[in-house]
Amino acid sequence: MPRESDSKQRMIKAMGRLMQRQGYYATGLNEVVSASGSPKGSMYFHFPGGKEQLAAESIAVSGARLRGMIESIVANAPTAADAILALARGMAAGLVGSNYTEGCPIATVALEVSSTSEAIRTTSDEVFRSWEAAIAKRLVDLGWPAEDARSFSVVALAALEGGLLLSRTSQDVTPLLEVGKHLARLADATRRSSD
Amino acid sequence: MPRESDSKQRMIKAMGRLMQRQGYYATGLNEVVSASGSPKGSMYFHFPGGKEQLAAESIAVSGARLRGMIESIVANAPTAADAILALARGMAAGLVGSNYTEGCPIATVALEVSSTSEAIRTTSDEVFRSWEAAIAKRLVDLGWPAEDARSFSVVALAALEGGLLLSRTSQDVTPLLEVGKHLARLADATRRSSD
Amino acid sequence: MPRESDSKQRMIKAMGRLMQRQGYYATGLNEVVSASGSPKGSMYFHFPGGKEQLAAESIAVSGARLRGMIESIVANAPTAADAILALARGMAAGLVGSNYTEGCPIATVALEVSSTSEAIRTTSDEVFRSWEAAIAKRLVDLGWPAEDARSFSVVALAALEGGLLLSRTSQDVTPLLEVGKHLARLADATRRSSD
Amino acid sequence: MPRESDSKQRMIKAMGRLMQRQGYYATGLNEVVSASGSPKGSMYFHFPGGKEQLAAESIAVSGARLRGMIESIVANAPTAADAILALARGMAAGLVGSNYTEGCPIATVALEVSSTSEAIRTTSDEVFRSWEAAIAKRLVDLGWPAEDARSFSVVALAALEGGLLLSRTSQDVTPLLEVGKHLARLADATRRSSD
DNA sequence: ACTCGCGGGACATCCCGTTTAT
DNA sequence: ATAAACGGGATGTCCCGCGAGT
Repeated sequence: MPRESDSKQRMIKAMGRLMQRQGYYATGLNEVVSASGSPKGSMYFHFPGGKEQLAAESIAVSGARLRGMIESIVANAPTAADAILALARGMAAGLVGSNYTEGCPIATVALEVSSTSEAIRTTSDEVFRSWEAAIAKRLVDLGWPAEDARSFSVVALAALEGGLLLSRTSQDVTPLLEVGKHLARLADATRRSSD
Repeated sequence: MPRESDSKQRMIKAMGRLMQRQGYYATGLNEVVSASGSPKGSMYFHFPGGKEQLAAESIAVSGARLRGMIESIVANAPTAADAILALARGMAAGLVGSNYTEGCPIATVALEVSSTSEAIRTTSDEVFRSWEAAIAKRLVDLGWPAEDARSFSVVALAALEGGLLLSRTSQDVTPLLEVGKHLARLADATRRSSD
Repeated sequence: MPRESDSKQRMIKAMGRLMQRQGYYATGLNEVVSASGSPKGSMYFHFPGGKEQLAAESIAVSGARLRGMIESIVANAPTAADAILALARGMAAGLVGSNYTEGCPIATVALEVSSTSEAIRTTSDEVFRSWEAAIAKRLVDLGWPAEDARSFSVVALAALEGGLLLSRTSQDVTPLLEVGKHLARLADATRRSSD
Repeated sequence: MPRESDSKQRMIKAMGRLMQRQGYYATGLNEVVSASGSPKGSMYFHFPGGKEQLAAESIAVSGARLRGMIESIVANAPTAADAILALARGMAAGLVGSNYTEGCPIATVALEVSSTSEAIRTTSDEVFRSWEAAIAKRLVDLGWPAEDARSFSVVALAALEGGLLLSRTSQDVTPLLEVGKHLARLADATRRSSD
């Protein structure tokens, strides 16, 4: 009984996966339970805050996982332009690989409950900022001034998220790729101007 | 009283307004009915396709309304950079004016049902493309080559949508404004390079 | 406008057909309207009594049609036993011909609304009695005493209806055929005893 | 209070009682819930298959109860003819005792959903066969050849079911009693011929 | 640490009947 | 006679959250 079971982690994973595809409201707790294989009775033992808490924790976990991926992608890019391009290509690959069912794991939920759940809104915000920070840090490492890096990473994240939205809706990665291309050019221009 | 009423239009309007704030699943049909003041019994008469059809028509109407706003904003801007800035500022104004409850009327729903409802996904796609086209047309009028205009307008729309997402989640218009600023610079750079 | 249209008749026919397969409650008025191709607006013009009236008239029409069929079948049978056998075989043929979807056009509805609608119950009762009378009349014509004929025809109708129920439920005409066989033997026995 | 309650059984009982009087479609789940006093929330827990599953289980339970009654009635009859007469009289008593509102607990539903629900159709079929078997077994015990017993019991059940239908529709037990009388004579005739 | 069952409310669907006007 | 629209109620489904018990 005192054995730390992994059902809690499995529920978080399942919730995250389902929310990425369907969002918050379309994902039922029963669905999560059966997808995770965890006992339903444990739900409110592990998450006394109910669905909202489970969603918030899932978002935090998904966010951390993605931040890791972002860090490793940008770390392997020699320039800012390459980093952005690699990011856009990675997202595009994820999109087509899932047949356009898996976009950003956070965006849908963030928009859905933005005005409803402070807990989820706050968590989503922190995740977005952590992604920005990961990009900005690499730019600084590449020699960008801190303020330029911060400002550009916000725009880059926004454009990539928007590209994901447009590509998912049109079932065509062109928008995302186009975003990568222009963002790379913008990075070059920005870099030059700050020299 | 029967014969030629405007209750259908009122339902579409109410659905659109509610979806902009809450998305698709959080918006109940009862809510739509009571918000519109229309009789519930007529719902199934006007929209035999149910909630999905109502949502699709609402998206088309909201999309057309916004396209009009976009057109008038860009028409009054003397340069591409000004146009983008005006767009970003307009969106930011709408966001703070609604206390961060009203972002893009389409994005949330598009993400929620992207994999579930072809009808809504297709309609959303058409709306997004019409917005792109409105921006691109103005760029062409300003002397841009058609291909540059098309490509840039996709990126601009993506970045603005992403900025809206980030700003709404952080309850702070900074991201959106930052997007406007960088996009304006990118517009100038693009314009110069195509001269 | 004064033209006697046939939409009323078409509605009655459609209602009868649908009730034979699905019963009263599973048959929606919209279904009847679309199946009959008649204008929906005429429904309450032709049947001010609503669904109940339409059902009652449909039952009367179906009942009359079937009484005609019963009369012609028994008229062609040389003996009571032959008549019963022919009836059972005819019903069995109808059952398999419709893939066990069309049994007695009256029985389901009679059972469903027996305690709810006096109008339909009464109409159904009259139909059943007319079928009994059709059989009894032929028996009298074949020389049976009136009382024997009446009594036997009640039993015959009951057994055939029950056979229809059992055959439809088991999707196998055996019960109905067995009923025919035993009823024929009973007819012979009855006849002999009354000689 | 959770753990091991009898609310499932109460729902089954209530559903069975209501279907006997009104059939399947006229019986609402709310009605069942309020009649049984069981919590509505448990409905979906006990019967994940919904109304259809509840109906099928109710039919099985009603069918088993009636089979018991049939067995005890025929067990107390010294001859086949007596058994059939007792059965007919018992059914007639039930009919008048309920003011012609309670006929066969299965027949109405079997006819209503015969073409719609395989689960219910199959269950009904099994119930009817179990009743036949109960009668046939007694006949065999009384010395009838197996095949004669089987064949006659099918006809007896059919005739009794049909008699129930006719008596309920006419609100007069005469048809049912007449069926009993003739069936008893048929039993005697059959018995004699197989000696 | 986990489970079964309770509890009731909300959802989208779709029904039947009516009204007003052509 | 037909049509468009109203009107609201009832259906079955299914949801999320919580007890009492093991």
